[in-house]
Amino acid sequence: MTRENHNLGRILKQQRISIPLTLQELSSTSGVSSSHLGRIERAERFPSAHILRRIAKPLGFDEDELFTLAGFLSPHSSGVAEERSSSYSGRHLDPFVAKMLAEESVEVQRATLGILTMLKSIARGMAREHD
Amino acid sequence: MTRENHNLGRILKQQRISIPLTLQELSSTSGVSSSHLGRIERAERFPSAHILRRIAKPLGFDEDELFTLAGFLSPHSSGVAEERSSSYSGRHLDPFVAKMLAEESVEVQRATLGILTMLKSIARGMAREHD
DNA sequence: ATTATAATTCGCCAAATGGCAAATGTCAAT
DNA sequence: ATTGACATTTGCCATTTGGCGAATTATAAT
Repeated sequence: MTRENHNLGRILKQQRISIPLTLQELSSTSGVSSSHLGRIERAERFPSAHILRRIAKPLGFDEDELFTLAGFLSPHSSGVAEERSSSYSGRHLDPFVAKMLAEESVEVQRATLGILTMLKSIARGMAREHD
Repeated sequence: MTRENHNLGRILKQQRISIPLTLQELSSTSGVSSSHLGRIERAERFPSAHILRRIAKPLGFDEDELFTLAGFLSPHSSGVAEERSSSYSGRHLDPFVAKMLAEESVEVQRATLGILTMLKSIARGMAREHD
């Protein structure tokens, strides 16, 4: 979008200037073309998540911080604030299962999970037919 | 990018199926066209941050969780069932798989592993018949 | 002032995103 | 088999993104 959060550019430029960096320097440390960076700063372009990610550290931002500023992430609990491992607390992964599964490629791990999901869905269907 | 994290589609589809939702339903609750959703699932398109954000809640993901899966955010703090401390023979357990499996009872976890072992043994047998 | 040099902006283009509508696939009920 | 109701996939197109190189605009240094 050409303009939607027209502050982001300002913020980015502020940060860059205050470091201080030139567009070209930021370009070479981030791998994003300086022309594109310029356009982002003056809000002619809106950075994609990829771009945002690449410029975060060079500018001294946390990734999620920038994402929040960009409106990609809701102003959520970024960073430190929270640690309760959300939703489910009681459950844990059996260490033996974890160890065995970890020997497989991620592909196989995922496929395995997929099979489990399938079986569950089938089971749900069967349960439904019963009543 | 047409394909870069070619697992994301799988994950999204798994999650959608397991809810269960159709593409159209997800489309109407997320406001993303079903055709686009379909292409994302089969990795013909890669979702932008905006899209990802809109489908996160309908699919029961935390926003940052999905962003991490998509590779937009580096696997930061919020890691669920992981521990880089232990063993880990070069291989590691995919965080998403770990998370999903951890929701099951240990019995189911073990049974799942059992099924995988069976399948591997069957596959080995088939491979042998070939020579 | 006049160059030289670095920094920013502009013009143009290739590639990717995402929507809409039509085509195709799937499946149950007649 | 045929129909009808959904679900998914495909074709097509408008819009955006982002890079490259040229033009322009600072910034110095003589």
